[in-house]
Amino acid sequence: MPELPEVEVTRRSFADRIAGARVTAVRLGAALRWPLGCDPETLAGFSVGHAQRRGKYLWLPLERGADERCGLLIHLGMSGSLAFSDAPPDPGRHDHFDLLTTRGTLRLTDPRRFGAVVWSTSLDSGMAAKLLAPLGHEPFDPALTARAFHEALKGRRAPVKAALLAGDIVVGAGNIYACEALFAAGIDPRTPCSRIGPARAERLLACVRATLSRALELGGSTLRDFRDAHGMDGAFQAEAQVYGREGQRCVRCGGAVRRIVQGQRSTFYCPGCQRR
DNA sequence: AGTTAAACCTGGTTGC
DNA sequence: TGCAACCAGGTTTAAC
Repeated sequence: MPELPEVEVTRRSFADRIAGARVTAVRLGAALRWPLGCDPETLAGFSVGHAQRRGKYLWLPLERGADERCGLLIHLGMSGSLAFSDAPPDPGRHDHFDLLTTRGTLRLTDPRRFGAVVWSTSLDSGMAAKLLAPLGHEPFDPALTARAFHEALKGRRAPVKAALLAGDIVVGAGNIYACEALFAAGIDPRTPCSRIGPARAERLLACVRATLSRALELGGSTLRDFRDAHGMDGAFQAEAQVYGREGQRCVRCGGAVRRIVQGQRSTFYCPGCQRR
């Protein structure tokens, strides 16, 4: 579920409220993708800082006293969502992590358990550093110029959609937004990266950005189970031009939207509007 | 090196 | 109705 917009919407929905809270306890449910990496009891007494986002990860800084710092790196996986509330109900079978604080409980619900909460001493060290190391630019980072984007694509033979999903050039676009951005850019998802010239690279980057910001405005996409930490649905899915629309009319040319499989993931595109 | 497949899980939908 | 097969927003790891 959660691509960059959903993760960012989630972050915004609780960051201000949890900042300054003190951790009172941690409850662990079933195992997630990785173990927490510390004794949960040791987190009590830390105060929570302002949640940050890097790619599809959230970073919750923790601090005790002047110089004792660490934090939790959170990933929502495929089906995860966070809720921050005063008195959450008893944990259900998919509630795998609770951070109890003086301002409320941050709860990770994740049926498929591809998500994770990982303790790390800082963003630049330990497990967090290891997980974040392969990530490419933030999509809205001005340092990611059209030229830099083109240079990164140039040397690759992989299909352009695979390169977007890989996230080692630019992070944030998952399966939905990669499909949508490629449609907006008029580029066939199977096109080898090396065949994309400077002009199309520039257009694609602009479309990735436009797609992600539009999704952010709409509060993300809710396909099955995404909610922000207030329990709000996203609305982007109603605007999807190709994702999930196999066999339906292309909104631009009226032709049929097609579904193919690339790297074990569904790709939706319009053969009429998207060219190699 | 670079691409592809398998793996981690559960649940919903589809089709026989 | 039951059950098998397939599908799902992500990412790492192992295998060609």
